[in-house]
Amino acid sequence: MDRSAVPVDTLRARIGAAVVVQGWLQNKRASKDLYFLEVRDGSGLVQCVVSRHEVDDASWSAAVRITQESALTVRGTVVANARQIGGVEIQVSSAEIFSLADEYPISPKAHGVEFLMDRRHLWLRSRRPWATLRVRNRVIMSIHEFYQERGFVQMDAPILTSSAVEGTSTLFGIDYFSTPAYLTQSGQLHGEAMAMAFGKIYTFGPTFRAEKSKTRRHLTEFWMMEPEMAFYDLDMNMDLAEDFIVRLVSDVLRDCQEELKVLGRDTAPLSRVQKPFPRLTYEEAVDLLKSDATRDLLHQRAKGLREKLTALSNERMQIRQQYGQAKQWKRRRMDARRIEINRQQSAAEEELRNIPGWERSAREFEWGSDFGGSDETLLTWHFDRPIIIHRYPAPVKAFYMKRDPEDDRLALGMDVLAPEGYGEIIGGGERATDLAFLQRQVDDHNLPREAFEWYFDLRRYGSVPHAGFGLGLERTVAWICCLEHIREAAPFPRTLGRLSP
RNA sequence: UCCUCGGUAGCUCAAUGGUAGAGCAUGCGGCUGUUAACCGCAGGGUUGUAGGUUCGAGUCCUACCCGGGGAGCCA
Repeated sequence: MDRSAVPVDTLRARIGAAVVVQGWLQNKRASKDLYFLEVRDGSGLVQCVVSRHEVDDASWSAAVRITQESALTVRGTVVANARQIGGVEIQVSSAEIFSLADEYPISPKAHGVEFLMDRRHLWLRSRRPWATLRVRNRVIMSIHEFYQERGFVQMDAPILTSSAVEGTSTLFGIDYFSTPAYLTQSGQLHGEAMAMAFGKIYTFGPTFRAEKSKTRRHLTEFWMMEPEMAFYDLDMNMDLAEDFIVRLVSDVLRDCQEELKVLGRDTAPLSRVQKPFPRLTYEEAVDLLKSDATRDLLHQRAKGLREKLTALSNERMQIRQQYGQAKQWKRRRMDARRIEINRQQSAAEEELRNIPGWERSAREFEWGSDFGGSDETLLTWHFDRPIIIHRYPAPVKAFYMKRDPEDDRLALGMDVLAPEGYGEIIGGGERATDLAFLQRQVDDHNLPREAFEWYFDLRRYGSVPHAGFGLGLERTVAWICCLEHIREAAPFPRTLGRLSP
C-alpha cells in the first residue's frame, strides 16, 4: 500500500510531477528495450513507459514478467502526450508487481456475450462496462439531486410484500415463515401512503418481475425510481417527468464525455432531448400508428435495410477477393470486419423479416389494446426526442388509475417512450381518489379486498389528488449509452436463465 | 408457450457432401515510441448430444440439450 498513490484521472493536472499509481495491467506492448504498460486503477487508464536504461533490474524484470490483470505499483513522472488517453503518460522510474495474475480469460479481443456474461465479475474491469456503469452512477446521483433539490424525501418501499398489485403471475413467490409472500414488483401503493405523510417522496430500489421475457429490454431484477406527489394532477406529473429526463441526459452529457466516447455513443440525439416533449393522447397515437406516414416510414426503413444488405454483401465479396494476398495484419483487420459484417447482416435480416409483422400490427391496431413493442418503436420514429403518451383506455392500465373526467373510458395514465427504439422508460399517472370506485375496481380485477384495506384508508382519511410514476433505471441507462442490450446496464444482471455470477 | 437464428481449437470465426483452417490467446525468437503494436516459429480438435441417409457428413434428415433475438407481458 502506498498512501501517496494518486488516481489516474487526476494525472492531467500533475504534468511534470513525480507520482505513484496503483492499479492493474490492462494490456502491454513491447519492443527490445521498451515496455508500454497500460495501467487501470478504476478512475481511468494510463500508459506507463518503462525504458530499460532508465530503471533498475528489478523494475525491468517486473515489466517483462507482468501478465494481463496483474496488480502493480508504478512510480514515475507525468509527461504530456496528446496521443494518449487523457493526454498524459507516465515515464516510469520504478515498477513493482503486487500480485502476478494467472492467464486472464478475457483477452483484449472480441468475445461473445455468453462467454463474457459467465465472467461478468471479471468483465467489469473492461472498458465498456467501466463506461456504462459510470454513466449509471451519474444517473443515480442525478436522480437524487433532482428530487432532493425539489424538496422530495427519499423513502423506501418494502421489498417483501403480502399481495400482488396486478395479479400474481409476474411475481416471484417466496415462503415467508410458512406464509406465501412475494418480491415487490412496484413500490407504488406504499409510495402513496408515504406521499400522504411527507407530501412529495420518491422511492428507489430493486424491483422484481417473473415475466418470461427474453428480450434486450427485460431483466428479472431491476432498479426502479418512483416519485409520488400529493396535490399533483396528470399535467403536473408529465411536466415533472419531462424536467426529470432532460436533467438526467444533460448531466450525463456534461459529466460523462469520456464514457460516452468509449461507448461510441453519438451524442447528437442526446443533445436534442429538450423541453417540450411531444405529448400525444392515446387516441392521437393510435391515429398516427395507423396513418400513411407510419406506413411510409416503414417502407423507407425496409428500403434502407435492403440497400445496406447489398452494400454489406458487396463488401464481403471484396474482402474475399483481397484476402488471399493480404498481409497478416491486414487479414486480421479483414477478419474483424467480416465478423462485424455478419453481425450487421443478421441484424438487418431480422429487422427486415419483422417489418411486415410490424406493419400489420400497426395497420390493424384496434382502439382499446395496449401498444406492443414494435408499435412503440414506430411511434417514436416520428419524433427526434422522447414522447409522452397519455389517457389510455382504462382496461389496459392498473386498477388504481383515476378515470378521465372528460371521458370515462379513459384512465389518466401516461408513458414516456425513449427514442431510438428503447421503448417505455417511464410509466405512471394520476391516482384514483374515490373510495367506492377503488373498491369496485379491486372487485372487478378479482383482487382480495382485505389485502387493500390499508390502501383504502388513504382515501378514508384526507384523500387528495395525487400522482406519480416509475422510471426504469437500466432502461434509461441503456438508452443514454445506446447499449445493444439492457443487461449491460447492471453490474450483475439477472435475466431469464441467468442467476450467476 | 410459440416463431426465428445459431452451437467447429482457450476466444472470435472460416470451410460446393470429398485431407477440419485463420486470427487472437499461450510458449520460444526478433524489433528503441507502441496504441486490439508488428514480424517469424511451435503446440493446440471426439465439429453440442443421440440416431439416420450416403462409398463418404462440420455440411443433408429426425429428436433432444444449450444459447442469441423476437412475440405475449412489462420499467
